[in-house]
Amino acid sequence: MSKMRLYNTLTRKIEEFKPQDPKRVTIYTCGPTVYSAPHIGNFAAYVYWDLLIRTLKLNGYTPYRVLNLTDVGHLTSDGDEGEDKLEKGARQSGKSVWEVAEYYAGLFLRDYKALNLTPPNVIAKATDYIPQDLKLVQTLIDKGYAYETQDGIYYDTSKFSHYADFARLNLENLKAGARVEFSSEKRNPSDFALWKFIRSGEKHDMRWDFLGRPGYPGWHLECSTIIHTELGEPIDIHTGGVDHIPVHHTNEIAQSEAAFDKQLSRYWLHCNHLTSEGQKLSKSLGNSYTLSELKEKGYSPLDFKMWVLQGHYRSERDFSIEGLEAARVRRLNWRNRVARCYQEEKQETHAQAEEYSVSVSEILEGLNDDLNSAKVFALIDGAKSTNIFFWIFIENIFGLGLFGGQEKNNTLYMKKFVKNINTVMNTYNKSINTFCDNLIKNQNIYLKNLRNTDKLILPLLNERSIARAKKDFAESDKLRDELKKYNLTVLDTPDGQFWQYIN
RNA sequence: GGCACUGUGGCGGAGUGGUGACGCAGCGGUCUGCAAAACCGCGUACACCGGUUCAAUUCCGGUCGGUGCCUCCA
Repeated sequence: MSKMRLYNTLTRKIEEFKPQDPKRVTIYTCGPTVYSAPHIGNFAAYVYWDLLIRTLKLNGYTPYRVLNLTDVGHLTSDGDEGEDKLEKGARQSGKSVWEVAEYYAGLFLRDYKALNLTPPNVIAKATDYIPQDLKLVQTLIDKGYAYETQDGIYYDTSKFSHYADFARLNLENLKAGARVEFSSEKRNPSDFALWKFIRSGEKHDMRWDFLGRPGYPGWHLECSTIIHTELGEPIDIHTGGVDHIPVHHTNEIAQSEAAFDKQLSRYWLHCNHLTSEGQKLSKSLGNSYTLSELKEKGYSPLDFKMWVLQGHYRSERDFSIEGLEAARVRRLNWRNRVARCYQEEKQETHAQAEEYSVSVSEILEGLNDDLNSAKVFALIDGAKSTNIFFWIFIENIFGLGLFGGQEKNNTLYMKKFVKNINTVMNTYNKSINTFCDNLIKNQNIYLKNLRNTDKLILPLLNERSIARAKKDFAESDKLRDELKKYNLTVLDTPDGQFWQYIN
């Protein structure tokens, strides 16, 4: 059996993945800051990490994964200046900061579900870990890694000798090349805030007392705290976007390793960013779509997922509607192959494939090669003989909604999610491990929609074959047109009629 | 300016020291009441210039272009 290989940012090499425990693999994913509607760039990352989780499962591991939601302390600048994003969002929308966080967390989870992404085992909100944050800050103060300034508690990066290692930073050049003046109270330009004090008169609704003053946590703190609380160091895999390497993850390592004297994570995976129509995805440029916006243009979230998985997580991808259209058609073709496969097996017009022209081990090998879904997609396209179990297997690995129906269920989730974030998160966490395990056992779930479609149009197809036997083609065509309302059409082949999706 | 990454056909996108992955789009054919599907066939792709090599798209050096981070973001 082939072994999983992953590119580890720590060593800048593709390494064989060897978890600490032979079964259980601990994973932490840096989640979104819930202050605005998440866009396709954010979700590309979660699609990639979902592929990681599913590949781990395929290799027989039991992933235990924590995803955080940043609902406090993420400033509009990583340089410890600017406003707290959440507070800014609240001010602009006229809602309370808690409402803003809840609303956007709901949007995030709704879209997360729409993409058929495996639920994390724990979704951790930053504000639920404040006591642990304070304990960590105190530990760093006690160990001499932190100092107080007028506006907060800062981490002294010069005290942590490996500070520059992870990102291979050249601190001198960083200093020389910096375009922004750094705070005069900081001892080193790379020092960062662990805790920010709220000045009297400053508006910051989220506040907790520390050292007798109101304040709030610095952005980097939550990840160290949550990992320590929920997983314990070292974790097996830490994931995030490439933008986090030089600042956020570097700081996380500095905090955790200084406080707990253990390596934070053994493997670090970073995905590259998307550009959109040749330019950086950004709200200000207006080229960043949300999944809802794509839906308005006629694209399912799963078409977007197809697009994402056609490429590799470490390469730069340029998103365009034209490219999305190609992915949509490819996914439609796969859905129709599944539908055809199902109908042929049911009608026994096609002997069930004894063996796939593509073996499961080839697919596993492709995924184990640093999550090369693009390579696996080519194998799937090239698989000439398939049966329905092959497709259940494929659906299990990628969650592309090839068996239909999934999106309908999602609207239910949507309503629930937006209602109340806390209830929602509880419901969500309960559904762990029910998502994509034991597929063969649960094949009815997969085949249900195909069966329903079949049942729905069977009378019409029967009528049509009578009409065709009488060479009444006007009637035959009329019946075919009637199927349009179900998004279906019918093919006439030497083996008889087969229905398929129009889009 | 500093650092890092990257450059494959109309559009995407894998991969490799030596026979043009794959998808979308396009063209031709078989089949066919129509349509579609299916199958068969069709493209002289690896930014440029050097070097190494019997052989480079693949390795090395340089040039040019693109992108990212350093400044909100996965």
